Amino acid sequence: MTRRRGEIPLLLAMTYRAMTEALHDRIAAEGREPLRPAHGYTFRLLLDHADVTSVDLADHLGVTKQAASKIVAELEGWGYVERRPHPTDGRARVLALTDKGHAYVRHADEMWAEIEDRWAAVIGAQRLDDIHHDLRAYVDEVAGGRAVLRPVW
Amino acid sequence: MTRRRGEIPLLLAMTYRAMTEALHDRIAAEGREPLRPAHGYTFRLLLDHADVTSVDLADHLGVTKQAASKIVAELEGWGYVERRPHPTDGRARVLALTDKGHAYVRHADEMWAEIEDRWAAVIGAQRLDDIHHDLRAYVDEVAGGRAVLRPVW
DNA sequence: GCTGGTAGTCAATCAGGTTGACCATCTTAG
DNA sequence: CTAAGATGGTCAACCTGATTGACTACCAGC
Repeated sequence: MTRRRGEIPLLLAMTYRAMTEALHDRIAAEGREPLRPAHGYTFRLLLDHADVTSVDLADHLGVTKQAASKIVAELEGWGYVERRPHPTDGRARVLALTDKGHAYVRHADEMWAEIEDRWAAVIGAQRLDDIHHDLRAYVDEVAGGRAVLRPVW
Repeated sequence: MTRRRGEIPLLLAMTYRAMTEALHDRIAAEGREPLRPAHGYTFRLLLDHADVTSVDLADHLGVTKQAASKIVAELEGWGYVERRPHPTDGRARVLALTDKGHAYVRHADEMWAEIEDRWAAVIGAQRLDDIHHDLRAYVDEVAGGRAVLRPVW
C-alpha cells in the first residue's frame, strides 16, 4: 500500500478537470457555443433513453428541475435539442436531439476518442478498459447506483 | 473496445461525487463545520509543502487569489489553519495547520481509508493501486502536470 | 532609489444553482 | 364520477462561490 489516503478523489478531480478542459478548449477553438459538461451529459441521456423529460434530466444531473429546465432552454436556443409534446402526458414535454444535436454528438465522440487515446497511449488500452469497469463498479456497487453527476466543490 | 466514447469523464465525475459525498455525509453527521473538498485539498497542500501562501493555494486549486483567500479565512475562523508572517517576504503570510487542523487530517485519513477500502473490496487492492497510478499518469504525462483541481460543471 | 512586479484586501458583479409559489394535468380512492 | 393529492413545468426571488478590477504595501533589479 503506497497510496496516500484521500489522494484518489483528488486525482479523480484533476483528471476529470483536465479531460473536460481538453474538450472545452477544442470546442472554443471551433467557435462553437459554450457547451459545458452538463450539456454533454444531457446529450448522452437523450441518446440512451426515449421520452426523456426535464424532470428526468434533473434527476440524472443531480440538480433541481428548474436548473435542468434552464439547461434545456439553452440547448433549445442553440438548436441542439427540441421539445415535443409528450405522447401520453399533457403536462410533460419530451426532449429530443435535433439534426444539429446528433451531428455534434458524433463530432464530440471523435474528440473524446482522441483524448482517451492519448491516455491509452500512456497506460495501455487494457488499463483504460479496467478503469472504466472499476469506476462503474464503484458507482453501482459501492454508491448503490444512486450516484449523481454534478461535482461538488 | 467495448467502451463508449466520452463515458470515462462521466464515470470520473460520478465516482468523484459519490466519494466526496460519502465523506461529506460523515462530516455532517459529526456536526463538524461544513468542510468542502476545497478545504481538504488545502490541508493536503499544507501537509506537503512548507511556506505556502494564499497565492500558492490559488494556483493549486485553480481559482483566483481572492477566492483562495476566502477559503483561508473560513479555515482560520474555524481554527483549522493560521496565518503567520512570512520568514523573508513582508507582504506575504504563510499558512499553517493548527493542532485542530492536524487532528482533523488524521481523522479524515481514516475516513478516506474506509471509503477507499469499500471500493478495494469490490475491485481488489491491486486495481485501486493501478487506478492511482494511471490517474497520476494522465495528469502528469497527458495533461502535462498543469492539471488543476476545481471541477467545471 | 526609481520602476516594475507580486501578496493581499476590498468592493462590485456574475453565473449557476436553490427555494418557494403557482398552474395545469394526471392519477387514484371512494 | 369526482374530489384530493401527486407530478411536470414555469416564474421570480434569493444565495453561494466564484470573477474582475482597483488599490495598498512590499519586494527586487537595474
